[in-house]
Amino acid sequence: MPELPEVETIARAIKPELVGRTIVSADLNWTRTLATPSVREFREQVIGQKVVDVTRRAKYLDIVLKDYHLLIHLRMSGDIIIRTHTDAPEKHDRLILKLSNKKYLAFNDTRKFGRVWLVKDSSAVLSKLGPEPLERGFTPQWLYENLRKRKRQLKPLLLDQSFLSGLGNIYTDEALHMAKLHPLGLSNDISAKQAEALYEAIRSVLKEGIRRNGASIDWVYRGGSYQNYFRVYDCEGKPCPVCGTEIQKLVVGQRGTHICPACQRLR
DNA sequence: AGGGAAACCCGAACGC
DNA sequence: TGCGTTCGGGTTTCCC
Repeated sequence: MPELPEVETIARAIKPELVGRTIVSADLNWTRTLATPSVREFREQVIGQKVVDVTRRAKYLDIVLKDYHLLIHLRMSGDIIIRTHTDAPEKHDRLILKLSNKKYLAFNDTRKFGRVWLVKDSSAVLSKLGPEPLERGFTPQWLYENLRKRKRQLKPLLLDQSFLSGLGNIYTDEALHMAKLHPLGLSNDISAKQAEALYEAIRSVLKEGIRRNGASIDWVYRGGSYQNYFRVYDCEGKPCPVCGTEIQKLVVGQRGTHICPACQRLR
C-alpha cells in the first residue's frame, strides 16, 4: 500500500540515518526481491558503497550511492526500517544492508511483491514514468491537454504510472471525489474547469498525505495518520462528508473504488 | 488503443 | 474450534 506520500515519508525518515554511511554487508533471503543484477554481483557492487543521498521518484525510493542507484519499490506490503545492530531481524526481512554506524536497513515485505534494482543509471528503471504530480512540469494545462488526448476511464488513467506517476488506489479515489468526477468518466470528455479541479484535488490529497506522514491502513505499514481522514476510501456505507449521501463501493479496472454517487455523477 | 483478466504473494477476515 | 475461501494492494503481461 505504500503510495507516494508513504514513500516520501520513509525517504525523509531514513535519509539522516543513511547519508554518509557505508554499506558493509548485504544479505538477501528472497532472491526474486532483486530485479537486477544477480545476487553475487549485487553484493560485490553494493558493499563498500557510501550513501550520498536518499530521495524519491514516484513510488520508488532512490538510495543514491557513490557509483550506483539502489532503487526500491515497496509495491503493496513493503516497508523500510532502520534498526540498530543488536536488534534481531524480523520474519519477512528480504534484504538487510548493514551500515558503518552499527545500524542496518531492513527491507521487510510480507507479500514478496517489492523489488530492488541496483543500477548505474536510474533512467533504466524510471524513464517510462509520467510527471511528478507535485513538481512544476505538472500543470492544469498539461493535465487538461493530456486527458483530452486519450479516451480512457479516468481512474485507470490516473493509476497509469506512465501517464502521471505516484497516484495509487487511495489517493486516486480521494482526488476524484474532491474534484467531483466519476472514476468511469472518460478522459476526453473533461472540461478545462474540471481538469483544473482535478489538478488541485490531486495535489491537495497528496500534500495532505505527506503532511500526515502517509496512511497506515493495513497491518504492515506504520506511522502515518492520513487513514483517519479518508473522505471516501474504505468508507463504504458511511455518509459523504460533503453531502451526506452514503458512500458506495464499486470495482473499476479490477480495483476497489469508492465514490459518492451524488457528488460524482456519470453523465 | 483501450480494457479485462491473470499473475505475482501472503495473511487477515470471513463463511460455514 | 477448525477448515476452506475470499480479498486486497501495485505493476506487468497477455489476450481480445
